[in-house]
Amino acid sequence: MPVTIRDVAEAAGVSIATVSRVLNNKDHPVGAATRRRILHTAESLGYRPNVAARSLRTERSSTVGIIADDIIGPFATKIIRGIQDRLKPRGYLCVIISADWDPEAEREAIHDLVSRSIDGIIFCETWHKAAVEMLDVASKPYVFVHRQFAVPGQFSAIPDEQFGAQLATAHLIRAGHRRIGYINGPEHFYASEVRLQGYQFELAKAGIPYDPDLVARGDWQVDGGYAAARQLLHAVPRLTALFAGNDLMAAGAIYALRDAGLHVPQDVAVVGYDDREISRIFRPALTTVTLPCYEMGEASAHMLLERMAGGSDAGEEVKVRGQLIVRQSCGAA
Amino acid sequence: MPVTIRDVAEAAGVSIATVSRVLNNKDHPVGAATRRRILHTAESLGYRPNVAARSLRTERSSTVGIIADDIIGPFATKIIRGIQDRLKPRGYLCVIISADWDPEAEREAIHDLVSRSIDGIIFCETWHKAAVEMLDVASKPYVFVHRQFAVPGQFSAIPDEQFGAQLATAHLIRAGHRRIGYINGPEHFYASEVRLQGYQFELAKAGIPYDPDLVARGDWQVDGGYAAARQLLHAVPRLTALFAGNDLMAAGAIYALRDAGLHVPQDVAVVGYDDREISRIFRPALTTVTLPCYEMGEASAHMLLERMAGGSDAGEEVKVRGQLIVRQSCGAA
DNA sequence: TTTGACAGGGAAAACGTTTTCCGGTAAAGT
DNA sequence: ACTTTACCGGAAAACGTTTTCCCTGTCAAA
Repeated sequence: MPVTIRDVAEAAGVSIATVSRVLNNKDHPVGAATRRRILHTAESLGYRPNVAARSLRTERSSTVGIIADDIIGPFATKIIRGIQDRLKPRGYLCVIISADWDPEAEREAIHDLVSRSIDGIIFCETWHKAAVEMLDVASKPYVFVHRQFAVPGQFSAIPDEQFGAQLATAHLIRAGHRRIGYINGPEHFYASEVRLQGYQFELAKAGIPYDPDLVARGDWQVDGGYAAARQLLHAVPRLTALFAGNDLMAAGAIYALRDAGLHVPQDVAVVGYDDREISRIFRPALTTVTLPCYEMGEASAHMLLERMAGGSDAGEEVKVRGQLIVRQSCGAA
Repeated sequence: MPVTIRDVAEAAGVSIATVSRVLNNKDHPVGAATRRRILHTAESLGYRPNVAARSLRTERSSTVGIIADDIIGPFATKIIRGIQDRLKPRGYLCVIISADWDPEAEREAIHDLVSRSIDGIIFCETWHKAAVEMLDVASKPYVFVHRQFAVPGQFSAIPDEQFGAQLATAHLIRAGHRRIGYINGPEHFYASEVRLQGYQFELAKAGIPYDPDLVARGDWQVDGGYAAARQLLHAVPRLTALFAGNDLMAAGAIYALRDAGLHVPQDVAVVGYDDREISRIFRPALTTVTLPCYEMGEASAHMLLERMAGGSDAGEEVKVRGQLIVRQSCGAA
């Protein structure tokens, strides 16, 4: 029922080889007249190449796989959207698989993708050594996004966490604050430590001595932010600003401040991180630093395209910068 | 490099035809001994059938397409996750395309999918007549999810909006409220009207006369909820409860109540709809009705599986029921 | 004994491409 | 006037499956 390359060839009075050459514009020369004729008949017949047949022959499918642990979740979809928007104009479609933090599922996913002769894989916020090794043997290109590696050599697009933390801290300093608390994320999170470094860096730059009493740990959640803010308030009652490691903890912190009879931003300025949806809805609307998910997705797609085109094998770590979104909670709007 | 069916055949000392028959367990009889032998060698060789080759021959690919207008957005990902979880155990992978409310992009997406010989398509929260007609001619099965049709005959999984609204309203009535405001969504939204019907239905059931002054329109957003609540407060100052058409408007309504010096839930009880993330984070945490996205995804996947298996052609509209999540804003926790 | 019927298996076609050869023709170089 | 070269195009192989058609026994029914 669908129109094949043979139909086009017959209608144009040429061989299928010529049609194929024209449609994929190979370097093999084809007369201008026949080329036009073929292009025209292909168009008018509505010819669409059968991707399965093409894949069978060429080992490539114009399809890339995205493996994420869970496509639900605040960041994954935005990342994926960035990937798609970058890949689609190049003719690639994406098959997306959730692996649920299960290494075995991830291996299975890779198998499924390879058996579909996909052209590359993007690991979205996930990584398992054994799984990736399979790809090396299958010699399929792959890149990571929103995943930090201790050793260089991997292709990975990650946010510039330190820069973001500097943005937030600098903004508070610029507004005149000097006793600025920081609510960190849990230990062993890359984002936790690097955001702390950004905070410290900017403090030092402004000549404000670092006070460990002004740093507390949360759990990325609202309740953790609440508890951390209470702790900070207890240790340094006169703090005037709070930088929370993410928006959820910022919300929790504001609840804690409120329960302590303090007003935000009049008494204490608060800045969050991530620019989650809540930061727009919240009252006061949260000043925050964006986690550039979409852009990271784009960056990773770009890297994959280069690798698929046979670019350099030297892994590179692309850091994407977010920006400060000034709303109400910092008192500077 | 990858192991083919031919390798398995040679290793097992049979023809490729027999291998294929065993691996796809066709009804063509094969001796128990050879069957075991083939199974074993295929396993030990790590044979994975080449999906492209199979598709070329069989016109099917164990892949389904999902077309959504935007995978970012509060509901789409959950729906997709439900679809995937239902489809994966059956061996299907999903390629997901964003069409951005552009009919032309949707047509293009369908082309791309069909040329990849996908086995079926799920339209996620979208529908364009011209696009779908293409599928009829390609005779590919398709279903819809979270999309309401005025005429029957389409396969579609949708939420039971009336039931959900009844749940919310009944809960407020049960708590003793009689002057219950309703903040509706914009006109011409199926969800708006049907949720209103559920509200009215439950009122009537309790013998509470319907008062149009207790119904206002919002725009699904926080600000619209705020304005609508102000309007209701003005018209019926003594209302004791508010049912908002979604969580965002519920949040806006609470802001309005607060600005009017009222406490939630002590003075006015509030119930939302959708169970967005904000409803957990908000203070007071929002009592709300879940929009059963994941389950709708599952239901649509189930329908697609049936259609792909050649089930009945009589379209059916599956209504999936959400549930009431009681938190703090209704005062009944 | 003959005749099916059926179990068990193989050879080969077919799916729709891409790509490697190869064969012409015409223009250009000796 | 001959080779060389470039240009244009076709025939056919190959990719890895599935599936149709066929063959050979074996066994039970007639």
